[in-house]
Amino acid sequence: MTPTRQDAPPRAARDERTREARRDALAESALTTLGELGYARTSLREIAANSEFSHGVVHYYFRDKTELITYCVRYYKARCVHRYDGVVAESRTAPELLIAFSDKLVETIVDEAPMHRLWYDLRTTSMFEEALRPDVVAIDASLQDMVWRVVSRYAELAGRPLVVTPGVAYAMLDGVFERCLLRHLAGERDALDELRAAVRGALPLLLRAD
Amino acid sequence: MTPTRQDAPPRAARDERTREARRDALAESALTTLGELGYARTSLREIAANSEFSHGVVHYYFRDKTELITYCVRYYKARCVHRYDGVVAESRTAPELLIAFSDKLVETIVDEAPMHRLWYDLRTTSMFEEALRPDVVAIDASLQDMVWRVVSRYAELAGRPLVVTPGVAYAMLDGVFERCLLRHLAGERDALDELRAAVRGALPLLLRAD
DNA sequence: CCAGAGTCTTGACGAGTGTCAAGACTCTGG
DNA sequence: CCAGAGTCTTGACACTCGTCAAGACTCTGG
Repeated sequence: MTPTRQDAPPRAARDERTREARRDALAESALTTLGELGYARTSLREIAANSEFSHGVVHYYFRDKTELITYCVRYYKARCVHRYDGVVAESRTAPELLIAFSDKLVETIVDEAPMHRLWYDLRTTSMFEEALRPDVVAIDASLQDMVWRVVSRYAELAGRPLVVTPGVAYAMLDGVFERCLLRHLAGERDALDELRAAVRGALPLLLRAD
Repeated sequence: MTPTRQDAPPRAARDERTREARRDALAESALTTLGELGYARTSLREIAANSEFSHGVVHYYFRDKTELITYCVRYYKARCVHRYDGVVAESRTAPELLIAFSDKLVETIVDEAPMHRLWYDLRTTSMFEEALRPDVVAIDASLQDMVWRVVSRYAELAGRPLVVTPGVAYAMLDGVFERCLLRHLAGERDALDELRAAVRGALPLLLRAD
C-alpha cells in the first residue's frame, strides 16, 4: 500500500469535511433567516440570499427543505442546551446561583431573542406538523434536563428538597420565559426586570417550606 | 313620518343583521380550518371549502385576509375567556375549587385542543408579525385576568395570601398547560393525568406558607 | 496543461396563494 | 310580473414557492 501524507488526507475524506462545512454554513444562514421571518415565511431563496450561495445549491447539499430544517434544528440544539452549565458549576451558594441564573436568562433573552422565538415557533408548529414532532420532543426533553440541572443544584445548595417534578419545573420556568420574550419583543421596557424578579421569586417556591 | 312595523325593520337594518351572521359563519369556518392547519397553512380557499360558500365570497364580507383573521381572533376571544367563571362561582372550599379547576383544564384540553393550539400558534406568530400583536396582547391580558380570578378566589377560600403577581401566576399555569397540550397532541397517554396532578400540586405553591 | 469530477448558477416547471373583476343568480319592492 | 339592488360564483391575474435539469465554472490528479 502506498502511504498517504498525513497533512493531505485522501480526496474523499477532505471532500466530506468541506461538504460538512457547507452544510453548517447553510444551516447558519437558515437559522438567521428563520429567526427573522419564522418557520412559515422562510423560503429557500431567502435562506440562500442570506448566504454566499444561490438558491439552487440547497438541493445540492440537502435532499429537500425538510432535511435542511431538521438539520438546522439539531444544529441549534447542540449549540444551546448547555447555556447554564457554567452558572451551575460556578455558583457556591443558593442565592448566588439564583442571581446568576436569572441574570443569564435576561442576557440570553436580549442577545438571542430571534433564536428563542424560533424555538417557540418550531414547537408550536409541531402541534400541527407531525414531521417536526420527533425533533421537537427531543429538544424539549434536553431543555427540561437543562433546567433540572439548574433547579436541582439550587435545591442542593439550599439544603431543601424540591416539591415539583422536572417536567413541571421546566414548564413553569418556560412559561415565564416565553411570556417575557413576547413582552420584550413587543417593546415593553420592564419585561426584563420582571423576568429577573419573577425567576428570583419563583425558584424558592419550588423548594419545600422550611 | 310613516310608522314602520316593528316585526319588519327597514331594509338596511335587516341586511346589516344577515351580513353580521354571514361574517360569523365565515369566522366559524375559518376557526375550524385554522385549528386544523394552523395559521400559516390556512388559505382562503380552504376556509371557503369548510363553509357553504365559494372562495370569492370572503372578499365580499372582508376587505382582505388580515381583516378576516383579526375578526376571527376577536370572535374566538369572546367565546373562551369566561371558561372557568362557573368553577369560581360554584366552589365553596379551596380544595373543591382546586379539583374543579384542574378537571376543567383537562376537559378543555381534550375537547378543544385545536382551538388551544391555534391560540399558541397565533401568539407565537405575533412574535414575528407585528400586525397580530395588538390583538394577541389584548387576549393575553384577558387570559391573565381569567387565571387571576381563579387563583385569587382560591387564595381567598384558603385564607392565605398569594405570593406571586398575576402575570407570573398566569405564565406558570400557561406553561404547564402548553406543555401538556403538546404531549397530549403527541399521543402521550399520561399527559392528562399529569396535567391534573401538576395543577393540583402547583396552585398551593402560590400561597404563602402557613 | 488538460480531461474530468466536483461544485455552483441559472432558468424553467407546476402547484398554490391573495386578490379582483365580470357576470350569473336570487330576492323583493313596486 | 319585472327591474334592479344585493349576493354569490367563476375564472383569471400576478406572484411566490419547492424542485430540478442543463449547463457553466473550478479545481486537481496525472
